[in-house]
Amino acid sequence: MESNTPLGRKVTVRDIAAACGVSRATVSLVLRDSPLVNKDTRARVEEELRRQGYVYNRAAANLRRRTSSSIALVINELANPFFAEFAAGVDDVVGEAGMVTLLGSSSESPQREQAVLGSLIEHGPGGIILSPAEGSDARQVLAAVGARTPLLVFNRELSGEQPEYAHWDSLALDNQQGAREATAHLIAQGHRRIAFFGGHGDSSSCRQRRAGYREAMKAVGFPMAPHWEVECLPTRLDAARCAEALFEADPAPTAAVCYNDAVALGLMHGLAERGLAPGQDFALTGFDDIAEAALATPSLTTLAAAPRARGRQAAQMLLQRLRDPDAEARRIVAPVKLVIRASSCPPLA
Amino acid sequence: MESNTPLGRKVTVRDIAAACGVSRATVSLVLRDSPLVNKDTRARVEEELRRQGYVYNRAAANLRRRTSSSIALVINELANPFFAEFAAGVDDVVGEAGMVTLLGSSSESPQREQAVLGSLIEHGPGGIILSPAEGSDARQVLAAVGARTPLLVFNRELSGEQPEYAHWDSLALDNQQGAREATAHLIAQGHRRIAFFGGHGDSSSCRQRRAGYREAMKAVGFPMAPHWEVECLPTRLDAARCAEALFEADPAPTAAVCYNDAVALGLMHGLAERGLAPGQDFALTGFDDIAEAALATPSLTTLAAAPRARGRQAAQMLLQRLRDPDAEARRIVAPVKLVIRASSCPPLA
DNA sequence: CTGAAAGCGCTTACAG
DNA sequence: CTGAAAGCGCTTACAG
Repeated sequence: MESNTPLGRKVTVRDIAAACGVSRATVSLVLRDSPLVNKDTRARVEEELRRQGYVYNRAAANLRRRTSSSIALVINELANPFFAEFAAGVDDVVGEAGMVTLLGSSSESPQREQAVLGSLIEHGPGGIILSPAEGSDARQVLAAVGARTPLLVFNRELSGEQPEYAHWDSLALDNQQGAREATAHLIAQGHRRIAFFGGHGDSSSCRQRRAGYREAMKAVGFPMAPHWEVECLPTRLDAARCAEALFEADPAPTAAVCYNDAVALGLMHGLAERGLAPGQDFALTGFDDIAEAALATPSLTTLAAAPRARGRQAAQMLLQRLRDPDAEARRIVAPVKLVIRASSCPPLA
Repeated sequence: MESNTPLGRKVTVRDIAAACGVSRATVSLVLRDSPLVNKDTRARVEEELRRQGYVYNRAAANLRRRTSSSIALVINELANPFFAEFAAGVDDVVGEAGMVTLLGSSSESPQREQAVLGSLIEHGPGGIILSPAEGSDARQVLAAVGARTPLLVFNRELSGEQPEYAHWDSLALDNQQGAREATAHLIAQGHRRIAFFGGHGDSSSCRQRRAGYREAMKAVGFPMAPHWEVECLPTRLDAARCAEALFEADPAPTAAVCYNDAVALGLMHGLAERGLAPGQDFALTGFDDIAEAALATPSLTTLAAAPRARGRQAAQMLLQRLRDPDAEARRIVAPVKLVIRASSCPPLA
């Protein structure tokens, strides 16, 4: 690893070729593990590569070969553990494929998302995985990334999506099925007055989860009261603040399907402040199965979205697309799994 | 944005130059906002760039200019919210500087870290931010990245670090000061028998926090019992399991400084299982100020490391280094801030 | 203010 | 099996 080369200049194939008395082409063939090159020549070149501390310049190779060795990953909110896990899963698979992840974060702003996509696309990623900011628009995204680079949309739909974007793959969670199962579970535990708590009607995931909730309630013919659908920001703090809205009118619900775990944990907090013991006096379910769902008191029945596995899956889908650009678009809706932890929703007394 | 170009070929400066009847050099000058070019010519070229949907090829430009427009970020555990926040902070600043983040995750494995560094370095990042895997070795890292690319070490020390790595910048948290303040706070609340709970002696952050704890105890002359220093994995689950170790011998502590918030939350769980009400029967402090510290019951007094701010700071330090490669290395130890939430450590009755 | 030429570090046919 | 030549898409002196 020691280098005789002055720090000012990078070692290139030319240096190696000169030192070995071969052509640059030969060095290139060695680098690319070509079987064409003589065993002894290869050994000599490899020794010299090591000796001079040669570092392959993949950008130059990509330019010449017109290939890419990167995948762009644009996340709406990287600080959110769900998306952080997702990103980790993507990066696992991208790394295994010998490629590198170009990271971008939009902070839930479609404007930032535009800027980030514009910047990343100039680096020539082979494909893009986009977890859209809320309100992100399909036309804007197309304008930013062009039609040449395969794109996979994760988790949310883009607004205004038209048939001309049908070539984009997508991977989403089956929000509706999940919320349906959670609601059915609470019903099976004996609840009739069940609320849907948290989230925002603007978001497609919230709309889908609500639809699943309503579907399950309708399936058994239970009525729903308007004040049982409470909107709040998808944060603990706001959920805690909004808890009382559930009890403002009669009849009050005895259970709630929550938009996600953060909201459910916040609701627990809000219930406790009203003197209600979550789990005992009021049953609830979450969505996501974040780490603390299992460790909260009471532990939380929730829907596992397996974000790391989804990240791996998204990356695999995109790599598949790079191999076969003309295959029909795949729109996968991954099922979520109900994780029953009795303490947050025991049988109704 | 509509493109007349067949999908098979990318639009290049050559296409734009031909369409406008100017040379490629002129197009290049327009792209780089040079004041040299005539106003009308510029307008014509810009219109044509838009018309053909030109996308700048930054890799080609970087090759020619021998510059870089990326920063590599290698994280030991991206799924950990602390590091996810850190990564988000890094990416904010990198993006603001018009650069792009190359992401890598080592999953706490020095071997994976080596592989990831080796892969990222081939993409020619301008600099590297490394949050080392536990046990990562300075010589190995140097072998993987070479001496040419500036590196900033975050959060942990590399093992076997020698004077020859003194050119690496570093940003760490003042673990010792933080633990000292937490311990002093518990002492001020009236505790004398204070434990240090959780973490692993292999990790430098754990050793530093323990040192701060001991220092504070010694400063007031309080004795420490060996069974008050309990090791466990830095996870809730293991912390809950290890809680009883605190009570195996007499005298039992009345409070604990915990290695981090996850461990503190786990300890709360373990205390509750033993019939002790955390906060009332046993005081404790955390470290990190993760989101649920404020919302746990009882809410947790802890030390705020502000990971997002640290990410921004790390990126700024590295960008500064790129501007001034020969400046002396900076080794910054960022203070952490005690966030007092009385409910986890009220005055001792 | 604009153009012709050379070159960043690599790879790919094509000869030999 | 190896080498000479051309070229990926851009930028930079250097002329004019």
